[in-house]
Amino acid sequence: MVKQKHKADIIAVANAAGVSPSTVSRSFNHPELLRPQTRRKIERAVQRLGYIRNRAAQTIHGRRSGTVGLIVPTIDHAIFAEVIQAFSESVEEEGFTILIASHHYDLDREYALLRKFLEHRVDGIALIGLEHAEASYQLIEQQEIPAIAIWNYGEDSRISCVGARNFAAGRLAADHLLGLGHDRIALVFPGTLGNDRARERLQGAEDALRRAAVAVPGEWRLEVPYSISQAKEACRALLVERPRPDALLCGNDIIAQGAVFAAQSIGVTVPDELSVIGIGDFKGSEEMEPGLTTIRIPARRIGKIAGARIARSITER
Amino acid sequence: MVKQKHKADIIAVANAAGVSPSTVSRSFNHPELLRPQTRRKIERAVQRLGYIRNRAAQTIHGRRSGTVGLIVPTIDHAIFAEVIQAFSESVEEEGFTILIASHHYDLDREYALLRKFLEHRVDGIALIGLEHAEASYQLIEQQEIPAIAIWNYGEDSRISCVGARNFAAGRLAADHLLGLGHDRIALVFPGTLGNDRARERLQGAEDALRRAAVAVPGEWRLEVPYSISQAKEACRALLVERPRPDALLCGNDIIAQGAVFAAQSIGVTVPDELSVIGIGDFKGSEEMEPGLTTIRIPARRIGKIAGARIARSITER
DNA sequence: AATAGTTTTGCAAATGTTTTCATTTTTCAA
DNA sequence: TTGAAAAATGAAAACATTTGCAAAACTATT
Repeated sequence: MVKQKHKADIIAVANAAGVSPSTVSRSFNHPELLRPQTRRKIERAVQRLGYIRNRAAQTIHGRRSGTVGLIVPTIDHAIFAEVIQAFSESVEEEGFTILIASHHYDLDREYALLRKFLEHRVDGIALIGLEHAEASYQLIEQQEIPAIAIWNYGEDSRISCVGARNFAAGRLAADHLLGLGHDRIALVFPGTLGNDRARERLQGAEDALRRAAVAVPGEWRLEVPYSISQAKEACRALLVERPRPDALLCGNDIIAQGAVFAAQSIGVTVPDELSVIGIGDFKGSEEMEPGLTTIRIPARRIGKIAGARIARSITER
Repeated sequence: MVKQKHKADIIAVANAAGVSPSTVSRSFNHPELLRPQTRRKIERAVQRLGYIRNRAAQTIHGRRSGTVGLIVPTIDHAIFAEVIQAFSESVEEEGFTILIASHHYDLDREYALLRKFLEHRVDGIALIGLEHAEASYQLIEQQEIPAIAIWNYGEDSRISCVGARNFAAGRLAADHLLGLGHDRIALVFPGTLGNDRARERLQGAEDALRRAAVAVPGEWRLEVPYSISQAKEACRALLVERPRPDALLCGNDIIAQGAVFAAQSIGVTVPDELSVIGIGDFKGSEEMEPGLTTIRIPARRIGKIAGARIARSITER
């Protein structure tokens, strides 16, 4: 492996090995067509020159690029991190590399990223949730590129999806609190703009409360971002007021964790004086003290299945 | 934007617009050379055909691919998630897209991923830490590709790096505990194979303890993975034994969080009966109840600087 | 040793761009 | 209106591969 004068293309290898470029190409793509002797010669030349194949040149030939684009709202919440990891593992297993980008809950930005990925000729696209710009949907359909939506399940989705029924999750959480006899329930949710997961959970919860004829006053509806510290702050402010709720229904576990910490910090014991329930279960919810009650959403499993499915729809088409 | 019969290359656009392919190419790369009239004609044709540029074809021409490869041990620890997010944001700002992959602390796998990224002709490479296979270093040097190591700072690093002095962080943590008067200190660290960050922290801590002539018995050295639950389990087992340590020095915040929960779960109060210190500060350490003492490592800032630096070394070379 | 049948290999065209250089068109002053 | 200079456009080569087809090199059979 020598430092070459900036080349080492397939032709250089061919010359070094005393064969034609086509033969070198074949040695990578259809090695069984060469005789072992030739293959070895080429292998040695590749070693010697430190040659590295150029996927761009292959891609141009209509070959697959071997990449899958993953567009997420953000990477740095424990919850997405887990899906992303599982997804990328299962996609890598099939030999694909992943391109990743985050749009910060801005669906126009998501569209721009989608275009960018298409320029890179990704073989497939994965998005989070089912709410996307109309333009994004059209682009996917027009380009006929395999796509999958992760995290939210919807009967009538325009693209293949694997995830949870968030409406049901929200209802489940509310029903749990109602079952415990609570009727002074506060809702702590993130903003629902560009976030159908949160919106459906909230709607599910509200639906259940309405059926049970439990009203939630406006000042008990908190909107906080996915941040432990901000959730903690907001909940603390809520809990020092009188009257105070006897249960907090949180849009996800990050928020719920903040809520528990808020209660602890002002001496309100959980779960004796206050029930807290989250949705989403990111790694660690259950190990908390006190353990966090949550509607479990199997992030790893979703990511893994989604990865396998997109890989399949690429290789099979 | 019509559903085309699967093509729409620059030539189709050229025909539709009644100009030559070169002109279309120029309209993307040097629009100021065209007269507005022509530019508009082309724009309309692009719209009509739903044309999307093919970066593979550009890349082949020695143009940059516009991608940066990021290889991390794992995505799903809160701590890496934060660096990754910051890094990708600052790299995207410069117009690059990131390719990401994880190697699970296996440096041979890291090497394989590095090769794969080079096949994709990434314009730059980012790795975590300074411990890499010799082959990886050689490959980077031989290919003369811009590279950056994130998370660990070393005077004598073979590639550019931005991060913390982990040895110093370990020493700081130990000194803090010693300063509080502790001398029955347990060390709870992850395995150090393929993880120079953890190893240096451990060495730093041991160095400080040695200087202070504080010995750590073998059964007070725990090796646990980066997992809240497993850390909690291991610490609980440690804390129910007699004699028990009066301080836990943890290799990172995930582990420290597990340690705090372990103490809480068996009624040992922190910090009265037991001090716990972590290293790393992932989002949320300080909001815990009780707040976690930690040696702060500014993940976001490191990621951001690293991203800016790699982008610069690509565009400037 | 010649022939037929296989297996290997090479040639050349194709892929979708960019870019250099040459040509055409436009602009503007005389 | 013409001509020179400037601006805009086009033709063709280049980039690093893959692949269909044809040629060459082996094997096996007689």
